[in-house]
Amino acid sequence: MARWLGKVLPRAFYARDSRIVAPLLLNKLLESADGRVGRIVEVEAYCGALDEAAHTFRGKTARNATMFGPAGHMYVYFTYGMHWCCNAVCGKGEGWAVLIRALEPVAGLDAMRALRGTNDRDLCRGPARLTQAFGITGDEDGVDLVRGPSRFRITDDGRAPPADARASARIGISKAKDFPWRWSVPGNRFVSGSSKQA
DNA sequence: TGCGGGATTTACT
DNA sequence: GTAAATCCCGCAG
Repeated sequence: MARWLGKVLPRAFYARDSRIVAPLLLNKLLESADGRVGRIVEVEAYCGALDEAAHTFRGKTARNATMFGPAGHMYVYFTYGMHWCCNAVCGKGEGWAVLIRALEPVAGLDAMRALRGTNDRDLCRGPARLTQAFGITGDEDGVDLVRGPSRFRITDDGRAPPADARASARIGISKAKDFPWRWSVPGNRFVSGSSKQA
């Protein structure tokens, strides 16, 4: 049985609107059972039928079935021919989820460097980078983040979300790009995107 | 430091 | 057939 650095977030934490859950995930930890730990510094909410940019906007398919499943599971999808991205499923089966966009590396950096190279700032700065650093692939789609044998958990080590969390437009999408459903820790150098943005 | 374009495969139209 | 919730490298300034 793996030991986790922080307190594992309960199912009820996730079983809400992804726009509520997303900012609350800032400053939480993503942990793997083999000791890789990163602090969540950037997230985006995706909102099922409300949201043309969500994979679930047009209903259930084989690819997005996990996102319509129980909250607290991990939805992992493949994009651009080479990248995996990782979400926490939210709500009660509506097809809502929060995309984990960037982490500040906390522990297990050597294992991350082995997969990502030695530029520590870029280890987990971006949704496809962090999945590579943690070894997350389609094999992990649907695993439970709350209990069971899966290698991953999101935990709370007592640090509150930033009071001044920045809500801004989402990144890397062409539809519904004006909804301010991206949240980040202000000033954190591990947030993705241009180094100039606030 | 900042941009522009190629990589590469999956899922849906 | 084509666009995709991206990243990385090369080149210009």
